[in-house]
Amino acid sequence: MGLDDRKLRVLRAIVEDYVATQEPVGSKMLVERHQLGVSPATVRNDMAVLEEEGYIRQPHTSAGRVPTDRGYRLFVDRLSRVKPLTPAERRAIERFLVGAVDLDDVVHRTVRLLAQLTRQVAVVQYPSLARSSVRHLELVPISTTRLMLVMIADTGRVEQRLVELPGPIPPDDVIDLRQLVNEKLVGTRLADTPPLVQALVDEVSGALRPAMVTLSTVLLETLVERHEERIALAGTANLTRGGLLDFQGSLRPILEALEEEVVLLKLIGEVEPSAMRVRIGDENEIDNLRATSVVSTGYGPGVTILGGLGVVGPTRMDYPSTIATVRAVARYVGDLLAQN
Amino acid sequence: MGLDDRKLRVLRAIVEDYVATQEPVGSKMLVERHQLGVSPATVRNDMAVLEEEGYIRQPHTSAGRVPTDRGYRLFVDRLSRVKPLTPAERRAIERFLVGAVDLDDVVHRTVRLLAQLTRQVAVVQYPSLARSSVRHLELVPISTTRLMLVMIADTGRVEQRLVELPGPIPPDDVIDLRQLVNEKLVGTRLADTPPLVQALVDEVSGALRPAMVTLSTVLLETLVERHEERIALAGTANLTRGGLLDFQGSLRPILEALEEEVVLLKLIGEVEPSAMRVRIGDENEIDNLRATSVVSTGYGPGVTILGGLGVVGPTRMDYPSTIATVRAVARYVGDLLAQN
DNA sequence: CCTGGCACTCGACTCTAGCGAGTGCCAGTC
DNA sequence: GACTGGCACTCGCTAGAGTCGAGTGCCAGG
Repeated sequence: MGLDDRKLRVLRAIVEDYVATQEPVGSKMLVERHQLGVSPATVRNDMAVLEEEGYIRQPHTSAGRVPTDRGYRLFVDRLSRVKPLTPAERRAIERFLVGAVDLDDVVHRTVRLLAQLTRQVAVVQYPSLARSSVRHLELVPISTTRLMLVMIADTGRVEQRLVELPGPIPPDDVIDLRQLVNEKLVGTRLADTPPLVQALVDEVSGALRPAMVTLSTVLLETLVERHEERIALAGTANLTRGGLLDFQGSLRPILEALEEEVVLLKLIGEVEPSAMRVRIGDENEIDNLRATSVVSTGYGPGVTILGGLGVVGPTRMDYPSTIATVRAVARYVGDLLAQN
Repeated sequence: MGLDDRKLRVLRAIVEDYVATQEPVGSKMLVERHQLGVSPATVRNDMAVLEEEGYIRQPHTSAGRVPTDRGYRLFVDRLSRVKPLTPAERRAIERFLVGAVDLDDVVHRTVRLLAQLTRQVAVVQYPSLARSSVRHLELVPISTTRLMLVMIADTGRVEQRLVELPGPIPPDDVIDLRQLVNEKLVGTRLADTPPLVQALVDEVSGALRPAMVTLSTVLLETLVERHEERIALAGTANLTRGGLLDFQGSLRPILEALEEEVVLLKLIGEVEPSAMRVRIGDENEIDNLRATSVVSTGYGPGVTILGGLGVVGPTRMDYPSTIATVRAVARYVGDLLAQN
């Protein structure tokens, strides 16, 4: 039951018109606005087939057609070409990202930029710790029994954590500890540190040992388990455009989902190397987001992937330009981070 | 034109009922649900006066009355008593905040807790840098011409920033630099650092000077001007409760305002020492928030104030318990930070 | 296989009428 | 003078009826 060429053209026209007008599109409008070279009646027949196949549907008898999730999927996969960015957009990206002074700044600017360009909700993951390497570890004495551990990663991320020592520790020992952990850990990828940390503990004996034991558990906790990923979000106000027609009237579940870091990570974090990922409506595993589409990708210098970024919007979105924008922004950010 | 005691009781009853039911309240309901000891007709006369004075209004002729911003104001100032928290709520606060491992964690937990307890949008400012003191400055060489500057404040905040040096610098010089800046700056409040930084530059001569000049500008920028304040936000999904009746139907302007850090700081940051601040509807300087009320206060150990926190909700909110919750959370957080 | 024609459907909109909560006013009572 | 009961009135809300029109499905003919 193949769809011939014209039927595909019809589907494409329906998607494009619906995205543009936000209203169900009928056969007459369709032949008027696109050069299909056939009569409305013919188009109607095609539409009947498309509907039977599940690509479009009627909101109610005798109204125009609206694409289904499946219809969008086909559109994205086979009927659309990624729209090149306008020079103005390219310039906007460059201007926006130039002048970022540190990682926080880069991430914040990126997420705002993405929200602004796509006019949707933007999500950016900080460079994943697991994929970073240790650049430096610093131990700052807070009191005789407390240290502040600061880890600086090569991606620019800085994580800190308070260490409660089992007993008082002289300043010289702190210096020794610092040197020890730096010697062993600097340069290694965070994902690879656990065995090294273990080895460190085994290696140390004497007065330093108890402190090292506590330090090592904190190291493992901070660097590997907890909190490992961070996320920035922007553009939630964009959910209100389209006046509640999208999202079947309730922003509630979407806002709820967007507040859960875990959910966002699932959304953005599962990166297949440098591929664009488009999840349309029901394809989303997260129930609260079944009414939305998510366009995401990984970013990083060259082919390595440091983290993910993307946007969340109505299924009725302009996929070609959204995809183009997400891709372009990801590239720029990757390049930017490569400079560090 | 004084309001006698009964009129005030009527106003209070109107506010309480309207907050509870979300519907305009009429004279009959009022005498039924509150022991006013008079007839509906009398209450009607009182309501007429209250309306004339601008404390309540009718959405349309022949519907119940609704409090105006002015009415809420009177209610908050003179007619309500702060509701003590339930033991369950106290326990929730303790349980939620115990186990926070660092400042980020404390702030995130606090903001979520506040959103959950008040069922509104919560905003928490990180401890203000201007009110913190320098605990330690660290310089980590990234390359021969680049340093990472890490500043640890006594409030637990950690700020980092990349420093692009004018020329290559030997490792020993980095150590000297580090020692110099730490000697001069550790222990001083950030607000007081600028003259000291200036003095530092003047003091140094020779090979170290150019590096110190760059470093000093970065120090000033990072610590004083830029980025100075950070903010956490949670509970935006709560805006959707009350099904669009609040906020005259559009969340748009509110979501927009909440994304602007500057706006949030204005909201939360202007703390008068340890006082609760309640801004109702039109009293808000920020246009986009004219349809909301903001309850905020400062927090910090003892009487010192490190930052602000608060909630944003519909003018039609339960002021007594919201105020109680915000105050309680602020106290707990203050105590918690005192332990560092 | 495509097309023009035609009957049909059904949501959107308008209009009307009835209901009822709630009011303002007034005359009467304590 | 303050309060009350009674009463006419207002006006938003809802339901039902009627109309309009975009859009469809189907069919017969090219």
